[in-house]
Amino acid sequence: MPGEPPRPTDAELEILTVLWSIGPATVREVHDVISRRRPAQYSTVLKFMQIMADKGLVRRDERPRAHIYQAARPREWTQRQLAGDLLERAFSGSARALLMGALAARKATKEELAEIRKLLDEYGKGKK
Amino acid sequence: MPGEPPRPTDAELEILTVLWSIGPATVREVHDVISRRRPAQYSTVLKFMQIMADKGLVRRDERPRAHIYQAARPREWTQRQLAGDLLERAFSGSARALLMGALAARKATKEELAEIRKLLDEYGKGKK
DNA sequence: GCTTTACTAGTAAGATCTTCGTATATGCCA
DNA sequence: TGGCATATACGAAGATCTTACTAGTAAAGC
Repeated sequence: MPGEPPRPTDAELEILTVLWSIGPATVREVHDVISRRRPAQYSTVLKFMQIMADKGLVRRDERPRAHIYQAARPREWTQRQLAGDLLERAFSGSARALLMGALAARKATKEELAEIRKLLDEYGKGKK
Repeated sequence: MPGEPPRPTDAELEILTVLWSIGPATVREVHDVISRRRPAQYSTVLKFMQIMADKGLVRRDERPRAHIYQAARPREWTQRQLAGDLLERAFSGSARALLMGALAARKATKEELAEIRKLLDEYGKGKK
């Protein structure tokens, strides 16, 4: 029985974002992406991915040449966990306050604001 | 020279939320609030608050009888840090995706959706 | 087949986080 | 002023996180 994977740590989340972006991949491929933006040993990335497999954050296909890893949960699922977690712990459940913090941290363009409005329209439609 | 306080850990954030809510307080008062919702030793809370003072997350007034602690930064400032941090690390900077995650995790009422819309109006006004 | 190359697994050190027991200082009051 | 109640400080153990080295193994190439 698998159960829910735990909240990923910072380093684990970085690896998950790579897997979501390039799809199922070997440690080598993940390492290539990460080492392009910061120094990181291959064996460090490998170790993380092994731990993540133990935790159930990634699934691995044990191929003869090199194992293939993929995120155990889709991006949206994990994003929902993370957003929900922070929402409760730091914003007393107020989505408005969370959005305000996000917009204050990173100025949004007019286009993005329009997209958010559209999201609200879609979301409200289901429950009127 | 103080510099920016680091991102609070889970336990530290819990204490900050108490301080934001009740204002400057002694360890005793913070512990009372926390122990009402979960078991926690007084000395554990004390230790956290000492560490937080070292980190610059809280400021303390060393009164003779009992020290008075207060959050070093206002709630909004820290919320902005946390939202911005998660936004970059897990949502590639997309406030829309972050909001979507939050709404998926915790259903919002019609009233809250209206509030969010109002926030967008206010926010957009400044930059049109 | 043998050597080189590339991958996994195991081990471990150091940092940080969480938790708590205990020692020590100090104000308060009888 | 001596003792009690309450505070802070100190020390430390155990869990988790981050990082990296190295040994062993298996595939690929010559």
